[in-house]
Amino acid sequence: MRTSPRRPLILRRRKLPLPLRDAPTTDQVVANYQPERVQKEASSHESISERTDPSPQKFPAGIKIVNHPTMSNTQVVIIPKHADIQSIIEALTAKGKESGTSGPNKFILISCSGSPRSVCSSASQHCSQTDHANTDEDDAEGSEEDASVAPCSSSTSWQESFSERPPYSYMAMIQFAINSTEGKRMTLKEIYTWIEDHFPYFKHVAKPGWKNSIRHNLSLHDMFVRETAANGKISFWTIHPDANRCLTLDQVFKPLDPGSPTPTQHCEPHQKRFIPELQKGTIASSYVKERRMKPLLPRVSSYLVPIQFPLNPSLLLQPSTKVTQSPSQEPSISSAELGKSSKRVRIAPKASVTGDEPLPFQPVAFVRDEDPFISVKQEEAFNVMNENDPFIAVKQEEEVFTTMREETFFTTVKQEETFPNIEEEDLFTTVESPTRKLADTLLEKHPSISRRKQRLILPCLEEPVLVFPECNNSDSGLASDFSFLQQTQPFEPVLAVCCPQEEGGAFKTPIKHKIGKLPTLSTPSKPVSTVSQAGSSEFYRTGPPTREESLLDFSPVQGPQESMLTPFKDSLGFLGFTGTPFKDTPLFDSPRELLNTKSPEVISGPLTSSPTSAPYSAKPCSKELHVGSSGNRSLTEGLVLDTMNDSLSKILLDISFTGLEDDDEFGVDNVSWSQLIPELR
DNA sequence: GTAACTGTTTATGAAG
DNA sequence: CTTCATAAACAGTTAC
Repeated sequence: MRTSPRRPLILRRRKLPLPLRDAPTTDQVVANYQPERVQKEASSHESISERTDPSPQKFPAGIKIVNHPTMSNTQVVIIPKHADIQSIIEALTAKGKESGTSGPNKFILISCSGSPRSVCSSASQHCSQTDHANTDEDDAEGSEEDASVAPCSSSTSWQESFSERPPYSYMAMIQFAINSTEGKRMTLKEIYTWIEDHFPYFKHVAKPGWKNSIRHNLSLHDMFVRETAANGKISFWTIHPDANRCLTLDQVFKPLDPGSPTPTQHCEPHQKRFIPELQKGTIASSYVKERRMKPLLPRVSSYLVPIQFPLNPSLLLQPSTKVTQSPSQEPSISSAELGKSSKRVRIAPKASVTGDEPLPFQPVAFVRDEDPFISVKQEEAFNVMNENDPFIAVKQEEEVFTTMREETFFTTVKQEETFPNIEEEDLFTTVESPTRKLADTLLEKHPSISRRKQRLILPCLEEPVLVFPECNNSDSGLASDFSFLQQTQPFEPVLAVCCPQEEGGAFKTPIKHKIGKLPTLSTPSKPVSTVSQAGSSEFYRTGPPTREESLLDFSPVQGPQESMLTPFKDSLGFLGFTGTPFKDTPLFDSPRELLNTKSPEVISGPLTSSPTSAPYSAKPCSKELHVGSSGNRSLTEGLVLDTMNDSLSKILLDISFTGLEDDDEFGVDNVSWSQLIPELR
């Protein structure tokens, strides 16, 4: 019987329990608080000390409460770093209960300290392979290793440990590996080597199956894209630029505060795998390492909540500024065109598996950036589009139609139900399609054709063209993050074969093709939908804009212009913190994507931004992260207190401070609530 | 021809 | 229910 591994710490979501109201520490800490009143009005920005609300709750000095810019009944509470969180939560809970459904009953708690940790600097720091210097004072403090020696100085602690399994998921480690290279690509073997070098556990302890897991993850996750070199012999694994947060090993290490009382908090014991014989004598050192390590990786679908604070109230009176992309971020497809009209998507009926009538299908061509490498996805697309190729024709007949009938259409229906926040699993894992059986049947009919796809590699230099003139795909950026990788948008296929036909070519190992994949499958049971591939990311969102698509809002704290905002609706479940917070909210999955949504000018602008006005564009690398965002944005952990459900959840927040250049008044630090609130763990 | 490697996919169990 | 790790089957490619 196999034993399931411990989940990586960094990938964990946890729902924090509400502290007990009669916790022993409460009174002691509360005694230090200044009596303050809870604000109740929907003022845009205020300090507790300025409030006149008669609410009896007491808050410590320095606490700030602002209304969430887009979420009704939600307030953002900036808490001094060393405040008693428990008391604050109690007070907020009381306040929320007092307010009921008509007032603020959900609170996003963020920590306040003097040293904001800019994502931009972090990203720029870590996206540069050659720049391993830790500008973060914490990192510098915690890294006694020479950064010039180790590619990731902080990783040395892991190098020292042969017995501990790194607290990172395979997916994270692969990202580390790939992002550690200049070209942001690696061969499989290089990935192996990198992981072995940086995590000796895998070199000395782990079973050989870990490599299988690496391969599995590479294939499984859409963010990993296999590119084939021009000669077609070398496959490089890359991270899709829109999905790449440029995570590096450096980036996820952050030493804890020296005064952190519970070092082990940051790496749960069960996350590690000690080899019994090695465990002796290493526990103490491992604790030290735990102290120094702070896994900061948000999951791909982490609960990234954009919050924007207008620090300069006068800015609120400035004309509305819409989120726009900087020219450099403009997609290859005209965003304006994309945003003009909505692309109507025909929702095809779910066809019977046993249906004999092949559904009309026309492959879709792609638009792609110039790339020295030929995307394997492209290759497949080209192949499918080679209708005149007799070999391909057979494949189309077998796989394409099969896919279209069973899986794509099913996906269509399902997607319609859950759009826009559909995750891959929503589309795929629940599909109980007998396509494999059907495919097997087909294979019996055509025994010469393997179920596994064999595609002709056609190194088409002439790129296909996207033919969705009316496709609006005005991407908010929100939807263009990971969802686009996992979502598929059905549409009425348009034939646009631009790749010249070529005869011959080598057979190639079939590849996954979720991004821009054509309705072909190597394993028929997994649905594939027709998505227009493009070098830009618009093709990820070819569906019509839905009401939910407009929910993303970059508007600042609600104020006089609140009416202009597009608040989240509780009715849509966006504030249903009882379950997975913001699970159903089309939030940014990637901090990078979120940060890139705005140009610096936009950030300086105070007012609302419509998602539809911010067509998303593919950015090649997160090195641009700091370009597209000024220094007044920060990622931080936060807590979501839902007084309606007595739930407390941990989230990742992206905070922008309107009108600030490099710093923020609040000084919201990227502090871990796990550190801040040990009692909540 | 065969082994090793690589890539894709499915299945399963643990943990949350 | 979701996410992740693990195992495994299967197939294509490549080196010997």
